[in-house]
This record gives sequence, structure tokens and C-alpha cells, in this order.
Amino acid sequence: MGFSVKNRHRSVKVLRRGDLAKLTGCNLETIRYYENIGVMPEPPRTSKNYRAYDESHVGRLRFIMRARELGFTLDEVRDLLALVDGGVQTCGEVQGLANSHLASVRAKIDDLKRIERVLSSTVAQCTGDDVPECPVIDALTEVT
Amino acid sequence: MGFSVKNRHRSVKVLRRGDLAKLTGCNLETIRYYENIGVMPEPPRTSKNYRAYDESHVGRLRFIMRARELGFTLDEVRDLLALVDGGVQTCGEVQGLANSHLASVRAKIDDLKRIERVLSSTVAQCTGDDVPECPVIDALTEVT
DNA sequence: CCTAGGCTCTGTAGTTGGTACAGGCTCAAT
DNA sequence: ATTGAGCCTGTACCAACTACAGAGCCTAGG
Repeated sequence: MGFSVKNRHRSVKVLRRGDLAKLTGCNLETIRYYENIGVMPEPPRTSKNYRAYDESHVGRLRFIMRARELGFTLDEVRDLLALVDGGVQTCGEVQGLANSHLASVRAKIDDLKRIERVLSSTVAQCTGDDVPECPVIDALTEVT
Repeated sequence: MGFSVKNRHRSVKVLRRGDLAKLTGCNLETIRYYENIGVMPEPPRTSKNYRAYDESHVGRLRFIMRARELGFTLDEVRDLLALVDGGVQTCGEVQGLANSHLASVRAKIDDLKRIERVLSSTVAQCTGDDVPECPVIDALTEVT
């Protein structure tokens, strides 16, 4: 994985895009996408125009992927990264972002639970028979 | 709202797209979109090429909107409508669709709950102070 | 009668978060 | 020398809408 490039006196391990993808489990194309939208930095290029990543990029991509797993939007990820990169990030600022995201996660859960309640109570009334009368259709057709 | 068109011997109330939008609360453009993707039927046109809806379209659009509110995808809506339109729909068939949708709603709830747990327990460790150490950032940066 | 504004029509582009090609280079191994 | 893998770019596609431009039509007010 990766290849070495002579850099004056030492040999530096360089990661190509495919290496980064394998190391992180991220889709190959997604890496380029993240670069395009500015959440991954533009890496240096080799003489043949290949992206040359290093360990710092692995860390950055893992950060992004973890935040995405926690449901942060890419906009929110950008905000988090800006705080981290700014070097002036405070726990309070990050807490603010995380809390507002938490609120939206909770709102989504509530929405889905409401849907689940309606749907499960309606389906529970189904006979499941080969008859055309169906409580689910009735609920959707209802003239309220 | 609407306008009348002389139709041989009686006058028929015709709804324009804007009327349908107001009656159902659906966005104007969404109606055209639903027509394009085939969940709303192509309505008859007036001589001036305006869409001419009637009460049946109001019912159809409300059905779609209710199904969407219950989180059915438009593909699932299409299936439901095909069953209803087919006239041979049985309660069992509809129940099948609703149940599989219910399963995916429950899966989404579980996902979000997991996210909520991780996020809230992490945020709970924040001091909220003006210090750079932050449990949220640590969790995202963690070298596992 | 004329004009302004409001409605409608069409096609097309933007949104979010990616994914997947096509067509062309480069590189290592056979 | 050639094959295959990997990389490069731009672009198109997915859901489910939303929005806008540019044109046509219709009605009410002056």
C-alpha cells in the first residue's frame, strides 16, 4: 500500500486515493467529492498529477466519517472542522453545534415514532384477508 | 376558486393547478412533478392548455400526501395506488406493503436512537467552557 | 381600449450526499 | 510489447422536491 518518494534525505510514505479509501473504508469517489465540496483539503500532487495523501489525511477523513455516522450534515461537519482547524475552538462552541444537532436528531425520532404509531395501529386492524376492504387504504382515503 | 366551463347542458366546476394546490396544501410545482413521475394522472386540458382538475384529483393528491406523511416513498405510493386502481387490491396485499414499510421506519428509529445515545452521552461530558479540550472532538478524533 | 398584475404553461437547474461511468494516462509485471 | 490495474477529469444519475426564466393568457381598473 502506498509508495515511496525520495524527499531529499528520507523516503516519505505517500498514500494514493485508493489507499486512503481502503484504510478508511470510504468509497473512492466520495473522497474526491469531499475534496470538491471543501471538507477534505486538496492534497499535494505527484509529478504525474496523482493525489499524494499522508497520515494526516487519514485522520481528517476518519473524523468526517465519524461525524457523518453520528448524523451530522456535511455543513455541520464543515463547521466542526472550521472550529478544529481554527485552533481557537472551545468546548463551548463545539457543544453548541452538537446540541443543536442533537435537537434535530430528537425531532426526527419523534417524527418517526409518530409515523410508527399511526402505521402500526392501522395495520393492526387489517384482516390480511383476500378482501378489498382495508383499514390502511381507508386511512389514506379518509375524507377528514 | 376554480372556474366554470359550459359543457353542453350543465356548467362544470373545473380546478386549475393553483386551486388544487390551495385545496390540498400541496406545493404548486410538486403537483406537476407528481404528474411527470406518474403518480398523479395527466388531467384533461382546457382549450388554452390549462390543466383542468376535478374532485377526483383532490382525493388522489390527498391520498399521496397522506402516504408521504407516513413516510412511504413515492415508489411505495405508486405500488399502493396501483393496488387501489387495479380494483383487485386485497387487504393482505396492502398489509404486506405497509408492514415492510413499518419495518424500515422502525429500523430508522433504531439508527437514530443509537446516534442519540452516543451524542447525548458525549455532549454530557462537555464542560462547555472556553477551553480547547472537548469530549465531542475527542470522540470524533479518537484513534480506535 | 389599454395596461398591469396574476395566473398558467414549458423546460431546466439547484438542493443533499453521494455513486458510477466514459475516455484518457500512467505504471508495474509478464 | 501488451495487459491489467490504478489514477485522472468531467459529467450524469438517485430521491423528492423547489425554484426560476420566458412565454402565453385573462381579468380588473383607469
